[in-house]
Parts: sequence; structure tokens; C-alpha cells
Amino acid sequence: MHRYRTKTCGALREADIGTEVRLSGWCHRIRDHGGVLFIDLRDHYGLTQCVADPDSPAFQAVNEARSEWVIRIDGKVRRRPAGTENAERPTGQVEVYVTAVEVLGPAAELPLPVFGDQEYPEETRLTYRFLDLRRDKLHANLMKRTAIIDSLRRRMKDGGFFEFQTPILTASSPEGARDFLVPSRLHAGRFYALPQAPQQFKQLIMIAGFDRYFQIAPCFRDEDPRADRLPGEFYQLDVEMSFVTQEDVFQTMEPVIRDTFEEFADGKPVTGVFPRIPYAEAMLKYGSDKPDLRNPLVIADVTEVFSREDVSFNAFKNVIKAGGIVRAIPATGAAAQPRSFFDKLNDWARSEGAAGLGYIILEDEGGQLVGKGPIAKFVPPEALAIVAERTGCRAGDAVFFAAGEEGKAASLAGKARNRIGDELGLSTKDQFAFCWITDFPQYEWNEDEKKIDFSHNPFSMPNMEHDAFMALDPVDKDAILGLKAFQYDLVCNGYEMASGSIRNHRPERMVKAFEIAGYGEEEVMERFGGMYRAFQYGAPPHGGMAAGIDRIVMLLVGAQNLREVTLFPMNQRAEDLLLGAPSEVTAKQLRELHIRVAPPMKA
RNA sequence: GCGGGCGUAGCUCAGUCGGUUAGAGUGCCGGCCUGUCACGCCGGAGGUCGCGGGUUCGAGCCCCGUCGCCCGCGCCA
Repeated sequence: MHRYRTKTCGALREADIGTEVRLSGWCHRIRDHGGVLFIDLRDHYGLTQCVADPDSPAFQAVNEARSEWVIRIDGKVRRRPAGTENAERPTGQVEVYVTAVEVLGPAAELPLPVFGDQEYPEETRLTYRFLDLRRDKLHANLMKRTAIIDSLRRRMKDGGFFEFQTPILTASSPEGARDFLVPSRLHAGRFYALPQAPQQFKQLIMIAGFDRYFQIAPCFRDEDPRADRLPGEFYQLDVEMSFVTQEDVFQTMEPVIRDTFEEFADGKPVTGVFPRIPYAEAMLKYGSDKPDLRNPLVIADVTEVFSREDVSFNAFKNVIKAGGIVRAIPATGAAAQPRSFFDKLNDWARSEGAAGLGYIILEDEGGQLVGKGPIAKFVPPEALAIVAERTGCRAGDAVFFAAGEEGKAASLAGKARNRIGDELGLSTKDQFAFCWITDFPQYEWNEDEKKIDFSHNPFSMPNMEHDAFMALDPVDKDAILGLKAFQYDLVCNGYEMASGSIRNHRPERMVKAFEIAGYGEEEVMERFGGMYRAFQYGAPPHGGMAAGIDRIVMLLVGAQNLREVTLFPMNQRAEDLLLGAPSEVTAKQLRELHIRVAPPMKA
């Protein structure tokens, strides 16, 4: 007989009745009836009810077992007495009558119960992550994660992609986030960096001629986390293809993502053909470059309406005079809402730093559309009709207005759209609503530093014919800021799921692109010398994307936080509470690395 | 760095207007119980009310400070 087990705790069925088995696992629940004693023995595969009574030679030993002890039991499989079967468990028709017990690993009193689905504080959960991971929900989430990654990997391989491993110790890179640095022992004062993404490597792989690359790649960024952004490290499905247009990337990756979602969505609908929304349109209609398309509300621009002579609402007129805009957010059916609904949204807008959210309630009076509410009296019927037409609103609806500087008003309108949709229950939550956001601007204006910045990825290809781009005047701000790129995001339910671009693979165009953003040729050589050199020697047109694995899993298991789909996440302050990272190191280690610690001065 | 929420038994929480010895559930320990599967019943142990200071006859509760965690902002091409 095997030292520990002949069957797992999820295996026994009626067919096994009468056989002698050996099981090992954790004592999940113990029910002591004095004369008869039940232990639900748990392992990765399931639960098996084990029974002992005073006739069993193991009765005393079983009696001493406690929650989460790891024990081995020997026994005989038997049919449960009629009426005591448990239909909820695959093993529920049978039980094991215990004849021998060996304690393999006793457990102290638990700081975190494994049984039940109660919520516990993050700190406790992370400190005792190994216990937390034993719990049903988390265990299932992590298993789903591995299944999803298997599925993605299989689909990529079936699509003709090859999986490569790129370096983890690499050079500090040009991406926007802060790098994690690793001091070099052999080179005093120099540092490796952990990759924020394998961006340059995957492009070099294309230049090396491997044609189609993918990797389930760890990425490292030293930035503060959010519920949908893990501290420190996360995984991406990183993809790159040669001789492709943006359309090819969409055609290749859309089925991978859609089919994976359909496979794991438990029947929830998944977008069949992902709509493509240009960035500018997304900012107008949804006030965001990651719109939640489960929400049916569509924002409209009504700047023109509030500029009309017959509209006398000076608060908006002044905004428009100062170069601002007014956006209208429909609130379908909101006319029936109590006053507090409108006040709450207004208070929220103020808490977001806005002056407020104006609104008009649309009502029917004798067949005519009339406006109600604080600012309705400034908007005559003709103007109101235009607002109604633009927003698709009718009597019984309400319209909210966000006014201000263009970027701020659009973003406020977007957030208001989310809130209004939620408050009115307009979104069908149980679905996966995808879209591609396309035509991102190549550059954006950095107001703080009064300069032009790359708006997304410095390696992406400007959407402009080569000669025209090379002829661009770097000081022609309007032309530069109007320039679009072959740069795209994949969005699902308001989360950015993937981001990618067709790359700028011509060295002279790369230099030009950086020149526009204020980098001299020398600096480009210094910081991106490897890429620049590679582009000199026959670089194929190429492009790709990277999808956030953790976020995909989070959506598919319905979790609100990435920690629910990560084995050993760090806390909000990027600490590993279980193993104690980051930690201090010895003076010897520091000497070897030529490092001296200079702690911040205490005030 | 900033804003918000939280911090009371191993764990999840309650604690009224500032007033007796700080409670419940669960877990733990002991006892009873031969068919439970969130077993049931009886008893017991278990507290620096995050920490420091202040106001008060009296502080878990009020005030000031501080620490920790989470959420958001900044940040994250």
C-alpha cells in the first residue's frame, strides 16, 4: 500500500464500496456525536466523509484530531445508511469507516478559518496566505487562473506563435513607469532593471526573424497599486507579429480573447465582434478611453446649444467663452427619481472637484416637451428640443450637464455616465462587453512642463505617410497633436485588458518621432541604442500587443480585486507579509554591491 | 505625497447620551450525545478597546497627535 494514499479525497464513488482505501488530507470539519464521529477529510480534489465509532480501533486517535490537522486514514468504503446521503457532494453516497489513523501534521489554533466563506481582513489573509489559499473560493480562483493560462497558451500555439523567454535582468528602459533596480556586483555603481514589459526584446525577436512571438511574461513596475493594478509585478500575455497591419493583429487576437472568455464565462454573453471606437469618439461618447459598454448611456456634446442667444445660463456661457465645452449625459427614466437622486449626483460632482452637475428633467405638458429643475428656466423649448434630440432623451428622462475645460468636462461626464448607469440600474452586469479603442493620438501636450510628450508608446507607428511624417515641423503644435498612431487598446467592461501598436521600425523615423518629443539624436542613441542599431539592419514591419492576464482572470472569476486571483500578492504598500519582503540585508551584501543606504531624514 | 473608511477576544462584529464587572457569534478547552454534514446541548478560559497624550469625578465613546490596513487621487507610455 502506498505510504500516504491509494485514493484522493474526491475520488470515491458507489463503485468503490467494499474496498480498503488509504486517504490523506486536512480535517475540514469534525462532528463529534459521542458515540459516532465524523471527519470531512479534504484535499485538492474534494471532501470525503470519514466515520469512526467506539468499535473502531482508531476511535481514540480520531477523537484527538482537530481542524486543519493533516492526517492519514485507513478504512473501508461503505454505503451511507439510507437517508444520510449528501447529494451536494460527488462523494456523498459513500463514507470511509476508519480503522487506523496517522497524524502527519498537527495544526495550531487557526488565525484564519478555512471553513466557510466569511470575509477576513487583508492583513490576516496575506500573513496566512497558505491558509487563505486552502479556502474554497480562492482555491477555485487560482485553479481557474491556471486553466485560463493553459487555454491562452494553447490558442497562441495553435495560431502559429512561438513561446520565448526574455531576460528578467535587463537595462533600465524608456517606458513610463518607475523601474525596479538591481545593483550590479561586478560593476560598481551600475544597475540592472527588471523589465516593465519585454517590449524591446520582443521587437528584437521580430528583427531576428522569428515571425510570431508570445510569452506569459512577468512585468515589473515600481508604482503605487490599485484594486485593478497589482503592486510591483504582474503578468501579461505578450504578443508580437511580423509583416502585419493593425487589422491583422485584431483578426488574430480577437478570437483568442473572445474564445477564451466564452470558454470560461459560465454562459455569460461575450461580445461577438468587438466594435472599434476611435479614441476621440470614445472620449466624446463615453468620456473615457476605457468605456464600459454594458452601460447603454451615450454622452453628447451640447456646447453649441449653450452658446445660443436664446439660452441664458451664464455659468455655462462663461465656461464656453473661456474655451470650455458642455457635455450632456442622458439619464433614462430619471424624471421619476426623488430630488435626492439629483442632489447626490451634484454632491458627488463637487467632491470630484467640479463646480457641479447641472440637470434638466424632461416632462410632457400637453404634448409639449418642457424642462424642470434649477437651470431649466434658462433653456427655452427650441434649445431643449436640440438637447433632447442629441441625447435621445424624451419626457420622463433627465439630462445632466458637465461643463468645463475639454479634458476635464469629458472625463467628468464619463464618470457621471458610470454613476448614473449604476444608480438607475441600466447596465446588464452579467456580460463581457468588449471593444477596441483605436487611433490614439501619437503625442499629447504636457501642460506642467509645457512640452510635447508621447501619449502612449514611443515605439508606435505614426499614422502618416513616411515622407509627410519626416517633413513634419516639430514646432507645428496643431499638426503634431492632431497626429494619430497605430496604437490601440482592448477594453472590457471598463477595464483596459490589452494595449498594443504597430511599431515604428524605420530608424530615421524613430529618430524623428523622438525629436518631436524633444529628444536629441544623441539621447536616442544612448537610451535606445540597441533598438536603433537593430533597425539599421533590416527590420520587418511588425506589431503586437500585451494583455493583462491578472485582469482577464479577475473578470472571469467575477472578483473585484486582483489579490483574489493571485497566489501570493503583496499588500497596498508593496510588502510581502508572509515572507517579509522587502527586508534589510547584511552589511556584507551591501559592501559586495557597492551600496550604502541613506535613509530619509526624519523631520 | 494627498483625501476617505476602518482599527474592541484567535477570527467576524455589537457597544445607545461619556456612567456598574466591555458583550454576541464563531473558534479554542472540558463535559454530554450512535447518523451528522454550518450537528446539537451544558460549562469554561480568553481583552494593553492599535499606540501616546489631553479634557472629565469618570473615556471603548469626546479632543489632539501618531501607527497600521484597505479604497481612491497623484503616479501607472
